[in-house]
Amino acid sequence: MASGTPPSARSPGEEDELPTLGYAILSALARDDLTGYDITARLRRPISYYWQAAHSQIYPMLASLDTAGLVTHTTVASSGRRTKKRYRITEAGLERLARWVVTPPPPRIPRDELVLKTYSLWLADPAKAAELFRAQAGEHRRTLTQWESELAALRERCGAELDRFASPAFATYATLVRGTGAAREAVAWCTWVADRCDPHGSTPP
Amino acid sequence: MASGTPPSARSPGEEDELPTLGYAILSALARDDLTGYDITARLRRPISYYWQAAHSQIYPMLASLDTAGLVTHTTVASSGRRTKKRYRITEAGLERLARWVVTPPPPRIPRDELVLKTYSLWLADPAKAAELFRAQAGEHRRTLTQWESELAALRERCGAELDRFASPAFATYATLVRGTGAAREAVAWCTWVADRCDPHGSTPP
DNA sequence: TAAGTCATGTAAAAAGTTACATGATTCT
DNA sequence: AGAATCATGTAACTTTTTACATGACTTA
Repeated sequence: MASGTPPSARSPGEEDELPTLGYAILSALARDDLTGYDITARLRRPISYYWQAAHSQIYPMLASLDTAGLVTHTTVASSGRRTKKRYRITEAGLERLARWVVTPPPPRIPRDELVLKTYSLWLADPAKAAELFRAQAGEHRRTLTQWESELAALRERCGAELDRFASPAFATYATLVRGTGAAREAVAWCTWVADRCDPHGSTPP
Repeated sequence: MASGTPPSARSPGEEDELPTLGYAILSALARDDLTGYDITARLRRPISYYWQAAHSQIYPMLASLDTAGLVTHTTVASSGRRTKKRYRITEAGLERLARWVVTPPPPRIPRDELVLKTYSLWLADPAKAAELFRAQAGEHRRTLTQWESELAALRERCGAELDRFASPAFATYATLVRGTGAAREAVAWCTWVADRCDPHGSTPP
């Protein structure tokens, strides 16, 4: 069915640069055929634990990936329910994704509102500040425990698979390790700051 | 001089919510009187090491902070050079900032393109992947050393001041500690991934 | 029967980045 | 003389978020 690439008005070697969101979607489709709804779900509990998007961003992007020939879709008319589109990544999409994966990302300063607040901590009431940082430590602790349990589940499900570089399981594993490391660090720092807010405020041993 | 609040068409207790950028600017002005240019410089080597902005964003925001009465400016006609505007935070601005500081930030998933790439690492050539992650480790290592030396400089300059919660020096110190912690974690993780890409590729002991 | 999930889109607003525009001064 | 720094703005574009819009099916 698939015919050769239609004559496109693009000079050889030049490619429309895809926004990161496009690659996020391809990343999901490289593992499974999915509907826009499915992808939305995966990008909500963020894919790789470090990227997120709303459905209003995903549907248009899927359409343009389709136009670019990086994905295709089949219309599935499941009995009753509204017809849905199941997307599948193409060879071109897979190649494009594989090339992007090993390209150094442009250096971007991560934005962290809590750290920005910390910069003006000297203006704050110490007790309220301590409260804030203990609460934030709690938040990070909760994500930490969640990701740790996901790590454990992954180890149980996949076992030796996790040692194979070419396995998606290893890739997921690596992102989870990143997530837990970052979360642990965040907890430690928040606690450290909180302790310095009111040295004799709470939880004396 | 200061007269009562001019009759504003705002119901009591309700305030126009300021974008985070507004607080970033106020954070800088809480420490010093600055021109737009100065603020731009501080937000380039990002303020608190976790927030950045371009001048095209800053000048309009300064104007609206001015309109909102959170900052004022004096026009300085320095001989020769173009007249510049030196901004100063107002009492209202300081209060607003202080209130914001202890307000829990909305939970936002940080975006990290490298982690997103990692999610599709299984598609990549192991050697290229190892190269990427070693390079990234290097980047993080460089920021780490830089921030560590800034930490050392700060300790020397401020000494005991760093123990005073109400001192701006402590606030800066805390953000730097966060930065170094995050950078160390990033280096460790990048190295860990790289080692798993080509187990026998480089730097065997 | 009401709430929740599946399912797909568009519209509008906000935030952020890149490019355009100008011009004096200072340093090499 | 040319490059870098000081200095301030606007315009255009991209990306992200929030809201609008609709509707069938499922479960409590």
